[in-house]
Amino acid sequence: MNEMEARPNRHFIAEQAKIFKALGHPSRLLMVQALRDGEKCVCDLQALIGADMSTVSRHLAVLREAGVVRSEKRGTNIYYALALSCLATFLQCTGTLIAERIRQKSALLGNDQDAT
Amino acid sequence: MNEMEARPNRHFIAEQAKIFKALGHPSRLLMVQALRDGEKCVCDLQALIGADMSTVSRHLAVLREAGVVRSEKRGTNIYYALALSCLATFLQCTGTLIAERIRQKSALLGNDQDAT
DNA sequence: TTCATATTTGGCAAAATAGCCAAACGATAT
DNA sequence: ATATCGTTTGGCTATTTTGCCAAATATGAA
Repeated sequence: MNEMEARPNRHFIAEQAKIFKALGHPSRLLMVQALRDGEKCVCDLQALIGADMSTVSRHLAVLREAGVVRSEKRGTNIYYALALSCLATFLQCTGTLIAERIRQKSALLGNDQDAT
Repeated sequence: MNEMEARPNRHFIAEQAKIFKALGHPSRLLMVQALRDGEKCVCDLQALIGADMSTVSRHLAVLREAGVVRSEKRGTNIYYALALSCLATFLQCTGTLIAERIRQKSALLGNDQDAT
């Protein structure tokens, strides 16, 4: 059994790519980053993103269908929460790496901060 | 210093999203998976993907510009290698998760394997 | 019931992406 | 010099994604 981790089949790879694709949009990634602090309702996330509510809802649908977040209706609102525990570690890692890259690039350009 | 990990700025988030976006395509993800075993030339990767050489080259450019892989010309060929060490762990984690999901879904449908 | 509030969905236009062919490029060999 | 090999780039079309508005839906309040 589970040959799929050694030599991933088409369905498996597609499913995994879907996760990455879902995270590969600034607005969606920002929402996911925010969800590390705990669940939020769509309205919270809209405030964070600043786009139309319908746009935010569509982004959330992408994340949900990829299995990155899960949603739960409670009271008047729908709350979204992270459903991919290992993501936090990876975000941390890429974050550090990118910070490093940005720092190097700034150094090359002669500025002392790029954190604008 | 490094406020960006707590409250990521636009540039930072865009850069991070670029990594995910790069990984968010089946062909690119497949190549990255293959690169876990060590560097490969474009021709190897083309054989893996089966698309036009130009297509493979463009996919590799996306990965390279996102900083997921790095390339090095050696002899006649150009070799691509992983440049994002922490990726392997995350792939492992999502892989396990997806395998789990696929298994559950298959169970629901009554089939005993979906690993086709 | 009607009204308001929170979220999703339909539909469309603009923008981005994917993939192929052909052409260009750079290095090595002849 | 020409030829060849491995790779990238130009240019094009087809497909997908994005984001807004408006409309639908669901749920709680009055």
